[in-house]
Amino acid sequence: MRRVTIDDVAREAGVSRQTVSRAINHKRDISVETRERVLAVVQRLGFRPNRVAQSMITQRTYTIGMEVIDITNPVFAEMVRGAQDTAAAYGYNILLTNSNDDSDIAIHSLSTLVTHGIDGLIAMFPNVADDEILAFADHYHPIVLINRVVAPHPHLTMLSVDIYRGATLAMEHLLQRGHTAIGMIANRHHPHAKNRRLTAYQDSLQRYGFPTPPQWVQMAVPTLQGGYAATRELLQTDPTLTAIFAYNDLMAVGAIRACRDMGYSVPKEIAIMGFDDIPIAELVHPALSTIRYDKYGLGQQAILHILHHLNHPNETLPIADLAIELVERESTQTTVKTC
Amino acid sequence: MRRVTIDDVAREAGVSRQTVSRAINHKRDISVETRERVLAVVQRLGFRPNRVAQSMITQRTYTIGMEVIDITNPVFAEMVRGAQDTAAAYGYNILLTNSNDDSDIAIHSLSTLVTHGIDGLIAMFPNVADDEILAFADHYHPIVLINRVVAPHPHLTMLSVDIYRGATLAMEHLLQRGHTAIGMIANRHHPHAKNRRLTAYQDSLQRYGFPTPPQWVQMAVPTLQGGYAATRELLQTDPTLTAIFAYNDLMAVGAIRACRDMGYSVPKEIAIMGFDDIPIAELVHPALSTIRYDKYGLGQQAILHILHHLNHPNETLPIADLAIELVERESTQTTVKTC
DNA sequence: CTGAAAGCGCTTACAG
DNA sequence: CTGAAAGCGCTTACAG
Repeated sequence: MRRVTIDDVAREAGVSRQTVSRAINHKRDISVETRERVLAVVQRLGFRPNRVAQSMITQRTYTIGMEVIDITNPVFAEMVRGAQDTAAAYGYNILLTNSNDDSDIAIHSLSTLVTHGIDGLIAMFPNVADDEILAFADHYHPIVLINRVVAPHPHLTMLSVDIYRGATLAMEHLLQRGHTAIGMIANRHHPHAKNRRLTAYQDSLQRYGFPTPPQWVQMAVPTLQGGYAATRELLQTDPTLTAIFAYNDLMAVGAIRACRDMGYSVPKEIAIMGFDDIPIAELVHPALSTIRYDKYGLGQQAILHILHHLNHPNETLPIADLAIELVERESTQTTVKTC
Repeated sequence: MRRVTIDDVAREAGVSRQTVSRAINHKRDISVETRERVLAVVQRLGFRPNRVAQSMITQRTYTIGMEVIDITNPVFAEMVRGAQDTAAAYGYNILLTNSNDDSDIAIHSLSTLVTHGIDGLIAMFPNVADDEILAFADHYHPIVLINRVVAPHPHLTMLSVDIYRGATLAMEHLLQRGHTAIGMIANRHHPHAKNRRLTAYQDSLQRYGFPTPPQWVQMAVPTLQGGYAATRELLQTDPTLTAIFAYNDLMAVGAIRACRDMGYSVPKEIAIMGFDDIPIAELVHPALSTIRYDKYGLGQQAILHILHHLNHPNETLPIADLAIELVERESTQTTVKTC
């Protein structure tokens, strides 16, 4: 039951430990015969080098830490999937952490990830202060930040979709269809100042010269239930709203259901606009209009940036353009299709 | 930029390396004064012991590997969330892997997880042969299998919901409501013999004396799209079906949409039954009837079993009863509520 | 092409 | 209560 070590192989093959090392690591300076003989023994004994021991020397753990707000949100599940698939292709593993949008948890999990020995970190940190992120970057690298923007730092790559632009596209879509009384369901976990979707919402209404009474904005937790509850609140407070822009698709799907339960027909009486384009968006009824960007690709790119930094610490890999676009479906069509 | 090591602290505090070790690990055999002095230096230098080096000695990595079919499926996201939350509470991290229901990938990722040095493994292995699982268990432990049953093994804990019973509950529900022409959307990744839901489907129909023509079973990938496509197929082949039992909720939600798109009213003309009770199930329209069990709790328990085995290798922690129950919602109500 | 030595950063016995 | 020695399982120079 004891694990077989490199010394076991060496003894069995009648060579030294470092010759075995050469054979298994495909290094030069070893004769073909010796390599084959050693590898045969490796095979026979079922030897697999201990990564932990290797890490001690190489300072590489082949592990990348990934902090996510909540893996239960399909958006983050997609990103993690993209990251994990890509990492696996390069022999890397993902150490996963959920921060629940809590700054303290994020900071804490980050420190456990790092002492754990990870080769790089992918994080969202929506709620962590800029200072803390930058201070952390001072003594750790490489870090990839997803959809979070702070001041440039050599240890930091920011992979950010233009959220403000996306939210503006959403609002423009609604405004151009004649909506003026547009409610917003915002994420209560995000401070007002940092909330790019909320800012875009307000800016857009303002640009069109419409008022933005505070009761048109409802804060809620970014889940199906949160969206459901917020919508009821919104429509009870002001039944004249003709559209609702939700922080994310999860909330928007909850909103659709809330409208139905309150007797509103979507989109005939009220339009619903989401954000994220999660898989369920096109299959609910009415299918959800939303803002799309490549979640899987974001996770994928995050890994590629980490790996690139690991191999070329001084080069900077250019950041691929991260597209964001409007997806127009049924939930914002003023003309109802069928009953 | 160099990491501070235990020797730096020792030098700075004017003590030996092992005294520092005693201080940070809260060991006995150290005077209060020395401990405090050392800890002050630890604080000042920002020393954090290198886990990798610790692992070399203690043979503990404080990492648990978790193989999941697809993190993108809300069922597995829930389980992972339960596992991660619980692991974090005990200072453990989760190394995540997606097997995509592919036996080769599962086996491969498993071996990378293990060489990586994990303290335990949580896996689904739906498609991995019993022999392989048992052979693996011979030289690795502890392992927790989720919803996968093989022969008992001292290194193996099986945390299994009674899938067959759940599927039977689903079928009974449909049969008692008078349905006789019930289609099934099965998971194409699972071999027929292992498919507990499919077996329950066939057994149930048979028990009631109804035929089970092969064209009533449609194999598909276990996703929203898979369910959508399979439903179209099913209803095109036999438009007389009055109910469909789907492998999981994702497929069932796809089925609801497919029915709508084909002009069938759910549940008036056709009833849809899911499995899993994912969050979206109660918010789609019509709300999905399904089979519920505690996904989060399964992940949670998996971790607790691993930790218990680690601390008491010879004891066996009793397995908590894993309830499974029918959740009756709108999608199987023969009387339609509103239009 | 091959091996003896040193060391990665810690902890675990063992002296004193 | 404290420290010198050995070692976890590997890899990296360095000789030869």
